[in-house]
Amino acid sequence: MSLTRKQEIIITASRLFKERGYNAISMRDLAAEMGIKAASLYNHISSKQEILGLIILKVSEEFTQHINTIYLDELSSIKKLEAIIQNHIEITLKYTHHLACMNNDWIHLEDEYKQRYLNLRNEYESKFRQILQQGKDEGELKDIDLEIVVFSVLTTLRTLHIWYAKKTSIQVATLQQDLPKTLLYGIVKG
Amino acid sequence: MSLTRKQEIIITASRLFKERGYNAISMRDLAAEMGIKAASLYNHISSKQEILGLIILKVSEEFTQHINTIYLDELSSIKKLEAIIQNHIEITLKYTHHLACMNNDWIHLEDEYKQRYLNLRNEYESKFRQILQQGKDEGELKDIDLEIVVFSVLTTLRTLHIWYAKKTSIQVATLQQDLPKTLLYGIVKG
DNA sequence: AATTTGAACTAACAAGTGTTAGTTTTGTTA
DNA sequence: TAACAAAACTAACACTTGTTAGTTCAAATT
Repeated sequence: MSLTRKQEIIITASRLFKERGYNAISMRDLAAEMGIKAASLYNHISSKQEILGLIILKVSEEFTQHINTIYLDELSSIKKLEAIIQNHIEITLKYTHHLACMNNDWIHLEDEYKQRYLNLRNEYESKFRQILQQGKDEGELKDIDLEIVVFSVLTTLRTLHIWYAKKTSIQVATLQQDLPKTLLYGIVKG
Repeated sequence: MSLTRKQEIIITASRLFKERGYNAISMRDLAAEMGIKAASLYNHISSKQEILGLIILKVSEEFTQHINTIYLDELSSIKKLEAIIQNHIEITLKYTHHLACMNNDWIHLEDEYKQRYLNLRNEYESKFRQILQQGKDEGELKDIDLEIVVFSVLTTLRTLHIWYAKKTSIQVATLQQDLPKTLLYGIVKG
């Protein structure tokens, strides 16, 4: 099962978009990186915008699908949170470039693409918030302002790709062990 | 003490860059927003790049200067961390647009501007890392992988401006109280 | 009153943008 | 071998980009 030309374009684009940003990459840049001319790209994709849309919606959908499953599971809120963190790490390893694109360039999505992305993101945040609320209701989580926790945890998870880019020192196993600790139990002793 | 025209340009630009990104804003867009023509901007600034450089270096320098002071203070590492978090909140309130620019568009800095920014950022991270190390040495902080803590705390602090943009529900006082709690002591009870 | 200055203007530039139309090459299948 | 489809090509389009040169005009200074 080899990649279609369209998939190759998307993979190359996601790398370039990550490195220099959507607006800074021209169709000629992208084509040159693939060893062809800009016009040839249009045999495979319909517009530059479509490339960005496919990159971002791909991972967005995967995230939302995963949290929807977790949400319905019969688990303690803490176990759910651990599973969510684990999933972020996995997707970051698998789709580093896609993820960087999503975080940096979602703002450049237009019309329907942007709407679909925002809907998925809202759905994700909403489920995440509900899981935290469950944890507070069941007495597992501290009584901290919900929005602050949503913000601080999700922000860290969303930008994991930055860490991954310079994974010189850290091992993946260390991350899987220490990131949940850090986010859930804090860094201060006692 | 009214603003110079140059300062007005920088303020307007920082807002537009934040909303749509550096590359998506043309000199004509910026000029139109100020009610003048693009060419007129060049009576006050020397290039588009200079605008971005001034925006980003302004806050970068302020951050680095602050941590350098804290670093030398005779405080426990926890007190230092609390002061750093506090400073991030303050700068976020004061320079929301500048901060968003820095986070989203530093990649578009060129040559010397980029080098100066990266130097400041490295200096900041280095001091932050040393403060954490001090905390571990003195037994105040848990034995968690240092790089993971650096990453997760700094990421959250750097993107505070996102939260601030939609500060519908959260009060600043709540943030000042609950963000240090979340980052330092975690969200799980017991 | 004469001069200087600050800050706007018009007009134009060279280069780069995404995209389309029509054509040629390449490799696979009938 | 002939026919076909996939995927490249050239050439061009209309438009936008950052920036420069030279000019105008009102306000401040001499």
